[in-house]
Amino acid sequence: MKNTKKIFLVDDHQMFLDGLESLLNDVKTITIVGKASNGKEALELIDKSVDVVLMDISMPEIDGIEFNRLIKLKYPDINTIAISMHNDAKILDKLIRGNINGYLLKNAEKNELLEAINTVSDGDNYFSEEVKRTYQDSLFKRENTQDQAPQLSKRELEVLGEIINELTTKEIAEKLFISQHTVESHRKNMLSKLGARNTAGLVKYALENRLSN
Amino acid sequence: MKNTKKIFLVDDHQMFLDGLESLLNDVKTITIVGKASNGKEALELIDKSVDVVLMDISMPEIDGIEFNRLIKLKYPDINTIAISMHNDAKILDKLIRGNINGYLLKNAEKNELLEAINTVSDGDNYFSEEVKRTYQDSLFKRENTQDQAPQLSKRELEVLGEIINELTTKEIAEKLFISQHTVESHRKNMLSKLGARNTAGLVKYALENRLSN
DNA sequence: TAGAAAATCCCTGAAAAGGGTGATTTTGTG
DNA sequence: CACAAAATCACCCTTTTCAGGGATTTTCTA
Repeated sequence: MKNTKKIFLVDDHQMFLDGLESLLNDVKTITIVGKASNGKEALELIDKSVDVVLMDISMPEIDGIEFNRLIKLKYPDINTIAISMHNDAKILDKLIRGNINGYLLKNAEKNELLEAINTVSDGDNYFSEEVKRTYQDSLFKRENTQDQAPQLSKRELEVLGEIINELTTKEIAEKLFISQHTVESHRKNMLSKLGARNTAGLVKYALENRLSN
Repeated sequence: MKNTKKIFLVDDHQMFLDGLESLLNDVKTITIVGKASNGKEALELIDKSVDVVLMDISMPEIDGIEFNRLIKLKYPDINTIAISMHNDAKILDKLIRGNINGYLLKNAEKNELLEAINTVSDGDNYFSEEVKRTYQDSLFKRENTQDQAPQLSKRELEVLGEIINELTTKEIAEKLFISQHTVESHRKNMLSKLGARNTAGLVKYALENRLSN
């Protein structure tokens, strides 16, 4: 562990960026060596001298998940901490696969932030108790219900897209030049694949997984 | 205008709260007189000595819109500035109806934040150029297409909530202890209010407007 | 307190969606 | 090529949704 830690901040909200900087500037053992408001810019500015990258998850263009992957590819020794608004197991899962070193919630206190920075720059990973709990819950769920990413076929996605557009089965059939029976088949297959009970479930799935457009 | 402005911060994200505090503490003409992580707490802590309240929009229990209304009711002379992630005309509209004095985006810079604080404590309102533009665009839209914010009643929202939960009309009727006819009425009224063609449209509206839970 | 808005209930009939089952043809990949 | 997955179509039958009326009671609010 070095005496003064070199931190790089990445967040698309300037105000949060400035706030974090001001907060961390009060800490003697920490130096802010740079800031960026998006992943692309950060990738250009970060070099191997950086100790810890603090990043937001939801960013335009390159999101936190992708950004973490890229930065780890370029500089495997840099420690990365994600700061997220939501305690979301899916996101965390993807980040862990990308070898993230820490995950903090935005409602964490200053002390926790500092502890996280210290921990990861010592070469350990830092995840708050709250985050660990949600993650383990999600692992437990996965083991018991072998749901695992339901895959919709290309055609099914097309049909789903038209359902989202509020078209009826008949209209979808006409639009895709297939019979109503076929559309109904696709619809029924999707219902069973997704474990949905009706159209509402299909639409929810589509919107939650950004398959809308 | 007083020499040192008394600022109160409200945000459910501790980290943002701490960051803002640190940021504003560097400014000589500003004193942070208090912080709260939700509207309820803030309402208890704020007194008439406060000059400016800086608040987040998305907060649990009492959201920023409601909080602003309440604080203005209690202390009409306190100046309020909302800090929001999104440049959303609908939210802004509601805030303006609640006599908010300023609206900033989270990607605003420190200087803009300070300017906003100065402006509102001088008794003027502050809205960034970006925000003003979106708001005017939305006014323009409203004049041409008389869509006007479709308002769903309390009961309609309840029914919609159950539709999102994939319940059928019959099940909703049983759950809410009303007749199927009534549920159908609510459903039909929502379809026409929202200009939706079917369930898919209702679900889309609900999810897009975060009425889900 | 009068009027509006919301919530409640009812009816009919048509269209759409959903459940079950089965079969053929296309397409893609090892 | 062989096998699997995807896409296609079909039939039956039930339930749900949607469209169109109309009506009464409750609640809110100017």
